Amino acid sequence: MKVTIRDVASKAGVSAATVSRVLNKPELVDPETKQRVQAAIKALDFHPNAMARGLSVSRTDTIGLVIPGINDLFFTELYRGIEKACSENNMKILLFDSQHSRHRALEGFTFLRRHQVSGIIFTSKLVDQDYDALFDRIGIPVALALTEATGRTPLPAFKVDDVRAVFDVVAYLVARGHQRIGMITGESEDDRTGLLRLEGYRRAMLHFGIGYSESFVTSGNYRFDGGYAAMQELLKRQPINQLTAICTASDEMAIGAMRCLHDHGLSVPDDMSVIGFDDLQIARMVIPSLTTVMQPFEEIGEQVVRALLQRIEQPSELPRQGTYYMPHRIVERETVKCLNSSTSEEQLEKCF
Amino acid sequence: MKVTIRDVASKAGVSAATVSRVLNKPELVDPETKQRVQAAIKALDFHPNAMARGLSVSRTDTIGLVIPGINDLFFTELYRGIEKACSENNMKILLFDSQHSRHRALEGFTFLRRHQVSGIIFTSKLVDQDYDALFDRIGIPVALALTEATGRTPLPAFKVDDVRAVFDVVAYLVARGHQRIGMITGESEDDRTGLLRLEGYRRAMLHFGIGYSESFVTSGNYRFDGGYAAMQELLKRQPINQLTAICTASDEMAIGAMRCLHDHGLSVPDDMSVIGFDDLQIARMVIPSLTTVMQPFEEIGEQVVRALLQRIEQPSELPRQGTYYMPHRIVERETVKCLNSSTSEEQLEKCF
DNA sequence: GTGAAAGCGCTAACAT
DNA sequence: ATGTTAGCGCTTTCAC
Repeated sequence: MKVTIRDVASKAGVSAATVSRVLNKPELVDPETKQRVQAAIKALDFHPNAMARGLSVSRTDTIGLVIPGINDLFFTELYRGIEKACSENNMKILLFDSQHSRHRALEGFTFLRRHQVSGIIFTSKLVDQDYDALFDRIGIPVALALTEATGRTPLPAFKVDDVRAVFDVVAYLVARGHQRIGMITGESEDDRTGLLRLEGYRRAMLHFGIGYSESFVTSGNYRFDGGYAAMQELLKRQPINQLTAICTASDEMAIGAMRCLHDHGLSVPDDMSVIGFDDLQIARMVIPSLTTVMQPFEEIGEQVVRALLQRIEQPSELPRQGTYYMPHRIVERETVKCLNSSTSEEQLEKCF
Repeated sequence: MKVTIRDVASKAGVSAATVSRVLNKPELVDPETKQRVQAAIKALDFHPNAMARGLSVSRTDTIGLVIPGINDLFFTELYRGIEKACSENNMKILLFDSQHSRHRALEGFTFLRRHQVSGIIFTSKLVDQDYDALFDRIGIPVALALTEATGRTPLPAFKVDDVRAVFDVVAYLVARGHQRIGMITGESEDDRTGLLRLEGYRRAMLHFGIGYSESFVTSGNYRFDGGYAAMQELLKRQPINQLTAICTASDEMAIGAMRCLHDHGLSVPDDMSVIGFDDLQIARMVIPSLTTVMQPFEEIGEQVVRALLQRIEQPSELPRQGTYYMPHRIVERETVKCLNSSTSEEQLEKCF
């Protein structure tokens, strides 16, 4: 039924070894026989069995990718970078969706391990000491995107500096005359990201002498509905009357918050400024378009692949370890109102 | 280095076959030895090599998925259904992103074939006679999602009835008093979908005695920018002054069109009604939220997997062939204005 | 430049 | 219930 390398070999009147050579090292086979073999391959419509090859060479040229959920909009942005770097190094990608479950993520490791991936990229969930035992034994290089390792096992990680990013956001708002600034942060089981972003907010509020109050803070699950509900909650509280701006831990939540404000008859940015986090495609689609913090997803994807490849090729050295902070940037669009009558550069400057 | 089934076997004092049995047919091995083997597996942190297994059983329990682009928002919706049906039947998914290139799509087939997938799901590009030769030889079941086969080779396909869907959209608008209705349709190399949706529009315009004019129609690439540009073009044309509604071939284009209208100081839906196609997550996120045609992506994903599994399990029979139309539905939100002073049910009815 | 043979890690008869 | 043996399809020394 299935046509194998042997079928090709006999059709071309050569040995299987020769067919294998024209497939993998064509330069060291006589041009004439090469022709014959290639003709046979085409005639028989032969397609080499990747598993057999993988078994034989015990290498797959595949990297495994564990993601929290394929529905997360940021994931596709990240994927682009990963895909790019992989195809440049002709690596294949094996995807595993953990569906936001720690348990499933572990299953993912098992799955990828069985499939002999050369390396694993882990995305977006906190990698803490629970994973140490795993990584100690796994024997496969692991790198992290959009998260970092807090366990004993150090791992190369690529992400933005969340604390700094939100600090910058608050500074940006302060520079535009905002003082009463609220925060919608993230939340989930192991969500270091949300904590870091909150910390950036806290530090900035303190730094600028505004003061930090929990009553200005709510959290959501990073999604639209979470943002909506968080905004709802904020609107219920007393101090909200005084808020002029909200910073959020994700674009989706920012957009959910905008919808909530809209439903309450409040206008963005006239009644309330809103600022997102991620700079996804949707940030520029909504009206008003969303001012937000850009994460360089594509570059993060590329870097994490490179780090992984480096480890795969030189397992002995540990050239890249620990967290690398990739540059973020505030993308100015339409959801932040400047409250200063005089938008003097001077004023903007003094915040930093 | 790598720990194999043999290592486990010797550690547990049994043969490799027994280890294999506890892995695959645990019921027919003595409980006591099973214990020993499992202990050895755990102690050695053994992970069976999926490739070796696949080679041996010549089956992978994997289906290949060829998609046009992972960035396309509709894809993640479809994926959910595919993933669900696959995990229910414990099938794995091997993803291949063709990046909207016909050439890459062909590479995808090669790739998936090498990896011995049991079946292939092809998404969203027209499958025409160019593929016939391929499918005749490939020997792997293929099923289609969101597209259909127009070549000689009949293939099970699951999609909405695009003609009917847009016809319904126009009927919906007509029932609400619209007559001067424009259309932004899709376009790309092999875009049957766009053509079908246009045809639905054309038929409806004729059916309702409004008349079809090319000057009311533009096209875009289904994306935000395409929708924006198409709307821009429509606004440039004379008749646009008389348009009261625009139907589009995708939510993203609808949202792009909305942005364009906004930039021209036009209000949706007061100055212009807009209706999308897809019902992606973003449809409910924008303000005003988008009235649109829902495609049952998740169900389509599930059905296509089921069809594929059926073919895989019973290759001889051809129980499911040809195109299955899945039900669409207009989701009413905020972008369509009713122009009738009296919204009589009677009036709505007579359109159908 | 090409072929023969061994083996990658696992499973599946067939024995026992 | 368990072990023995023979592959699955390919690559890779090692001869020639």
